[in-house]
Amino acid sequence: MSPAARNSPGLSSDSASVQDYVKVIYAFTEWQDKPVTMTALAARLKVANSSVTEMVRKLVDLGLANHKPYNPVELTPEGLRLALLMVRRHRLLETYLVHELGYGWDEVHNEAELLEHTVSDTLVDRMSARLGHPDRDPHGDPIPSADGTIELPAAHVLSTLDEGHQGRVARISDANPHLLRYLSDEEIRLDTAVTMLGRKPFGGALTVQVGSGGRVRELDLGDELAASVWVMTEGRHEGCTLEKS
Amino acid sequence: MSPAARNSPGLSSDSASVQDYVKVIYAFTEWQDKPVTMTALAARLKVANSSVTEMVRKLVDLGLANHKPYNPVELTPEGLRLALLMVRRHRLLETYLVHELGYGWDEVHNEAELLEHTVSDTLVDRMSARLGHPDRDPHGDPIPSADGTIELPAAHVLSTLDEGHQGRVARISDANPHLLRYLSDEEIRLDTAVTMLGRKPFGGALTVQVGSGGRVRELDLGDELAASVWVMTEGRHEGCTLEKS
DNA sequence: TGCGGAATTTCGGCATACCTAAATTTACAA
DNA sequence: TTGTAAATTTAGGTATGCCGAAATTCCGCA
Repeated sequence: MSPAARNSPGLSSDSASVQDYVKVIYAFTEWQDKPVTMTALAARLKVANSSVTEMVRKLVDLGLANHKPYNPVELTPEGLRLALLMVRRHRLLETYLVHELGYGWDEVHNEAELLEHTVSDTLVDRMSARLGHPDRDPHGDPIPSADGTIELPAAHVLSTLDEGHQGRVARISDANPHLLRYLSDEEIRLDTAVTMLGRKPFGGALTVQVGSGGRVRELDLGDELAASVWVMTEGRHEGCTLEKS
Repeated sequence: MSPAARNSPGLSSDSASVQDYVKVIYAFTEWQDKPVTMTALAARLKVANSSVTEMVRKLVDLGLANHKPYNPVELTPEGLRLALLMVRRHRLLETYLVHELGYGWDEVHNEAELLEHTVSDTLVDRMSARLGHPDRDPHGDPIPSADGTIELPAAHVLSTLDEGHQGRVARISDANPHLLRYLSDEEIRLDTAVTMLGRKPFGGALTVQVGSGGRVRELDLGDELAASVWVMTEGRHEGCTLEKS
C-alpha cells in the first residue's frame, strides 16, 4: 500500500505492531493537537520506553513518522493515511459487531482491536456496504471513509458544559467497558438528549437531566468518567446544524 | 484453554504457527489415515524441514502431538481438540463470508485462513447462530460442533465413479480457486445432481451429465481437478440416507 | 550384509519486537 | 549559570519462528 514501504524493500508496514503504533500516535491528536511524547506512547501501548524508541525509528525508516531525537513524534501524510485506514477498520468492525452480531457496545473494543490487523480491505468495504456506509461507530466516533478522510464533529466534554446547557450525547469513549455498561443501564446512549443541571457540593457526582420527557437522573460520574462523555451543544459541524435537545 | 498449555507456564498454544501446524496435521488425516511425515508437513506449510522439526518439538512440549524421532507425527487428543477448533473457525468463517457478506466460494479461503487465528470463540458462536448452526461449509466440508466433534460424510472422488453412476456433489476442495470459479460458471455447486458418463479416449476430459433435467455438459477436468470433486453416491451417512439424483 | 540415497535432525544465524539497566540529553529551578 | 531530575536513547539480552548447510539415521536393494 504505502509507497514508502515499497521504496524500502525489506521494510513492511503490514506488521500488527507498526499498525498499532501509528494508530495510537493518531489517537493522541484526533481531538486535540497535543505533542506525542515517547513516554506517552509507551504508556498507551504498555511497552517499555526503549521499545518505543526502536519502533519509532522503524516508523521513520518506513516513512510513516517524523522524529527528531528527544522530541515528540509526528505522523507523515503517509503515516496518517495508514492510521486512518486502521481507525476505519476498527470502527467499522465495532459497528458491524454491534449491528449485525448482537454485541454490546462494551464488548466490541477488544475484538476489533485484534481483528483490525487481519481483515482485508475487501471485507471492510463489504461490511461497510452491508451497514449502509455508516459515518460513526457505536460510541459516536467518526468512521474515516475509504479514501482516507475523516470528519470530526465539534463536541464538548460533558463536565465543561455550563449549568443549564442542553445537548445530545455525541460521543463516548470506548476505552472503559464499565462506563459503557453503566450508561446502557441508565438508558443513556448516542443521541440521548441531556441537560446539565450541575454537580453536587464539593465535587460530587455530575447531575444531568436525561431525555426530553424530563426524567431526572443523577449520573454517578466522577471527573474521570465525565471526561469520557462528549455532548454536542451548538451542534455545528461541517455545514450541518444539529438542533438542541 | 488447553490443560497441557496451562500445565506448562511459558508455553502457549495460542500462537498462529502452532494453530497452523496442528490444523495441517489434522487435515492430512481427515479423509484418509495416512502417516504425516515431516517433509509432507514442510511442503504443505511452505517452510523448511528444519523448521518443522523445531515446531513439532514445540507441539510435543505443549502436549498437542506425539512424535518419535524419524517417525511420522500424530496429534494427541488435546491436539485434535485444538485442530477441530481451528477447523470449525475456518469453515464457519467461510460460510459466514459467503452467506452474509456476498463472497464467492472461491474468495473465502485466504480471508478465513487469516481470520481464524484472531476471531474469539464468542464471535464464532455468534456467527454460527446467525447462520442457523450449519453443518457444512460452502465447499461441503463438515463443520465441527462447538464441543469438538465432527461427522464425516462418506463421499467418493468423482473420477472413481463407474460409468452410469449417479450422485450429488457432496464436497469440493477449497484449495483451488480456479476450479471453484470454473464450477460456478458451469452452474455446478453443492448438491448438484450428476451422472458419470465416462471420459474421452486417452485420458481426456471427464464427461458428466449435470442436473436432473438431463442437460449434458462436458467438464474439462483433468485427473488432478477431478480428484478435487467428491460425489455422494450411496449416500449413507450417520443414519441419514440421501436419495440418488 | 552393507551401501547409498532420502528423510530427518542438529547447528549456527537472522529478523521482529520486546525487556532491563546504563548512558545521555534536555529543561527547569535555584 | 549550573545542577539535577525527568525524558530519551543506547547497549546487551530474550523468545519466537524462520532459514541453509552439515551431520545423522533409516531403509531398501544389490
